[in-house]
Amino acid sequence: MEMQKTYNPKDFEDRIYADWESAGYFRAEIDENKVPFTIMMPPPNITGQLHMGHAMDATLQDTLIRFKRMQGYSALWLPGCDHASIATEVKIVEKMKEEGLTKADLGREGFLKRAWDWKEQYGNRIMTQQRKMGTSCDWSRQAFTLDEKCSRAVREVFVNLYNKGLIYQGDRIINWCPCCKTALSDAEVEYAEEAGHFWHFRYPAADGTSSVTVATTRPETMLGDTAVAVHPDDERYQSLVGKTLKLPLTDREIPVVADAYVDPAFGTGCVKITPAHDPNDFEVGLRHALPIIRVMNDDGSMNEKAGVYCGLDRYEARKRVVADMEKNGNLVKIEAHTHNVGHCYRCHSTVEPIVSKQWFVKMEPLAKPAIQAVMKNKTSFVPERFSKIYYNWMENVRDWCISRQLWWGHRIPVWYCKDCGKVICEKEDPTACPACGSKNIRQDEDVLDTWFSSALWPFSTLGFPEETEDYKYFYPTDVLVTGYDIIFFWVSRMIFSGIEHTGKVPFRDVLIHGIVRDEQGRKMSKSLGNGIDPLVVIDKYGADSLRLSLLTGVAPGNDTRYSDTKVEACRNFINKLWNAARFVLMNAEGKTIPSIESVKLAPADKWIVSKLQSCIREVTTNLNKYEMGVASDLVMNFVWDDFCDWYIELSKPALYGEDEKRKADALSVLCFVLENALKLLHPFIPFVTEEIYSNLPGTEGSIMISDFPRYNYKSSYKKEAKAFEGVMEIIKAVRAMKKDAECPPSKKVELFVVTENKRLVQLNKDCILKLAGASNLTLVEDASAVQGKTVSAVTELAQIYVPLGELVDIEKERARLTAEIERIDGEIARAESKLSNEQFVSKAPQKLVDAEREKVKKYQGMKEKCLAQLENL
RNA sequence: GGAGGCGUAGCUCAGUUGGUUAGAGCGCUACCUUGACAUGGUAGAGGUCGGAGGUUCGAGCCCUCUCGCGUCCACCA
Repeated sequence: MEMQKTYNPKDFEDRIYADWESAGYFRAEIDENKVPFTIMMPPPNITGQLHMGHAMDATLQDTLIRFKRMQGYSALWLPGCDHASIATEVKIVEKMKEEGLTKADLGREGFLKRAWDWKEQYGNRIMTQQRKMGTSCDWSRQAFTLDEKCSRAVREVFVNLYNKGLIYQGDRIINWCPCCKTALSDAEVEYAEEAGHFWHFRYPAADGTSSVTVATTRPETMLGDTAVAVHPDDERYQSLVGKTLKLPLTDREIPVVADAYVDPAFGTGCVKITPAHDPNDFEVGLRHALPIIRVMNDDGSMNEKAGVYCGLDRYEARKRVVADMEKNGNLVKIEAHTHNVGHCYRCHSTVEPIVSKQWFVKMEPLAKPAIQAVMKNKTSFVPERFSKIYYNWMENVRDWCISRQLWWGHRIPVWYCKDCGKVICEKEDPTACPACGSKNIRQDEDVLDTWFSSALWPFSTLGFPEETEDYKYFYPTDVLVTGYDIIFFWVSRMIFSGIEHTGKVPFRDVLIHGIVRDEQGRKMSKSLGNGIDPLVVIDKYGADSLRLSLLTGVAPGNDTRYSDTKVEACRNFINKLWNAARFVLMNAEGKTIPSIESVKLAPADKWIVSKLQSCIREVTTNLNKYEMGVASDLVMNFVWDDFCDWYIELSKPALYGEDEKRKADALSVLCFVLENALKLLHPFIPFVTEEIYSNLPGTEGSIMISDFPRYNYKSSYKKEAKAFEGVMEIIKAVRAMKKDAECPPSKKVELFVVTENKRLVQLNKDCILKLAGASNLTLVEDASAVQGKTVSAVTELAQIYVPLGELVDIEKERARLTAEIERIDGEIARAESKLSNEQFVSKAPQKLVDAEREKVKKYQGMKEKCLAQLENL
């Protein structure tokens, strides 16, 4: 087939993906002769659409999995979706609202039917979008957190934790979203600084003899106050402790208690205590056996305990309370006050801390081994610094509120017997109460936090608790790739869940990446409208360019900025690769290409093979270290600089020459190097490498299941490569001289060369002529053999004289040589000062000392030659 | 309040256990349509690595202090 002059990804990306998929290359097979390598894809929400975060996540994982697959591992990348309990429910409710419907209208069953319909409609959208990225995941094992398999695992885990006493139900302060009308975990609350007020209220003593002043940011909660606290050592209030206060706006009297929680230096040193609506107050309340009076409904309105404020929205009640306090003279003052306010991470409403009966996971026993696992490197964070963030969270984690007052999710597997009150938690649905035999049992109405099932993802997807073949072979997984923003939500919980339920850490490494920001460094967000749609970028530049742009120059864990310019640069690179391939194929067409083993390698051949070998070695090392940015950089530089700019040009004298054997040999090397370069690049840019590979002579099958290149020491040709670089120096020197003398590049010049390695220069004469733009090269013994005015240069290998007649400017020549000598003197001085330092000579590694000595020798030789040339002028 | 990150060329960023002359892309200058590629080639310019000390034969990298800018966690009512 004919390759177009310009790389056009639209011609083949979709076609190639479909070919891969239908060929079954994504499927991981259980093969005892292979070593498994497993990555679990972080399941995107079913409501989600592909964004740059996914694109980066997918690119990193796909690069790794393709690399490992080519290396011969049985590579499983398991994809799936998360039911995203609250996020999905919020969206469905919004949609229903447009139709004038509420959850109550539909009822639980009706609502769930809608939710499943929604899942059918949108659940695959993001999976389709992922395919555009080239993701080579095993779609045959695709999972969904609410499917039978995952639900089974959830049930198993819940019951086991319950039986161990690690899941309990209790009245605790939780974060309540009045909009979603559900409890949230601590992790699901986002704090943001807001300008608010500090209202100072006077609470008179019941006997009328005195009063205290308290301050609050939420005046409406005073209706639920059951005490005022002062510090036990606060001398100002010693006499008040034990006294009773009259709570304004109510008919209640509340005590003054002493509690060390109070900071005497802050505010008035008196704190109103509202156990039902504040986490700290709740604790104080427990210590002093205070009543808990909840004054707010689930929707954020005030309840009957709020007296005349009953039925008012929380903010309306706030205004009225303040107004009434002012009216009765108990409003002391109002201060401006900025403070952190918690918001629901899904609907962004202000959350209310509220006492509520919820289900919790007891964290302490689970957190301890999870911390140990990371400390003992059973699981390692990459970069390592993220383990500190993990420790910090794990060490301070509070019990995990797992019940949600939602319908879309795993229903809590607990039944209550209405007759005897027994709480039933079993792996199979009960039909009757095991205690009293009553059939009058009902299931808990709530569902589980969506992250409860996500926490089981690495093993629930493989069949746990069944000892399936997949589970035995692929678990534990090798690396988890995700952004730092969900370490708490997800990574931590997978680690302790894996340890608790499977006895093993769920993954060996956690590769943490940063986020993709916009061109100005801002976070991409819906509200800013600065998000870039990966699909639009793919449409414009192709998936390969986008992928490459998300990896190159990005250090693990660091944020990166998206920019069209960067994608364009990557596209240009691929275009370069494309045209290099076109060049090779054009020349190879219709020819028999000898195998690389049968070729007698020319110096330039050995040089490029040597470069290829070190590239293979370094790319492999860096990929194994998850240094994708470094690895892609290495291979790009190899292809562009070494292969295209040098080797292809070096091959031209042979290709266009008369010697058929040389021609065939050069073609063999070109094909060999190109094929290896394509393989090295394939994990990064799978589509275009596949497209080119399929056109390459001597290849069959897909590049994605070919062998990744292995470093071959015998082909490293280090010495030969080094020697050849001397030839390259000559070429560069001539180019620079011509440019300097304003000699037109198209004008062929004559070269006279003095060298001690005549053989090397002679052997590469054709290359020098071609690349330096010269017509003739004559080896001479010294400058006296050269007629007429010349420009000249000195390299380590040679002195070069170029007779340029009229173009030669003696003064310019003199200046250039003088500058060169100055530079060389600098180098010699630097090296000699090091060598004259006894400490350096005795303490530095011998290799470095020797290198310095070599350097002095080399530059002294060059300096002499420069001086001689200067003399000749 | 605690933790962590960043500061390197005009811009965006790499720089892996300390070791030659600190790199890349974009941009910039000059020249070039040379039989793969102008989404290109050749030759260049451009950095006292935020600042100050210290350790070391040797510091962009390690230690201390300091300045500036993001981030996460906790939170005083």
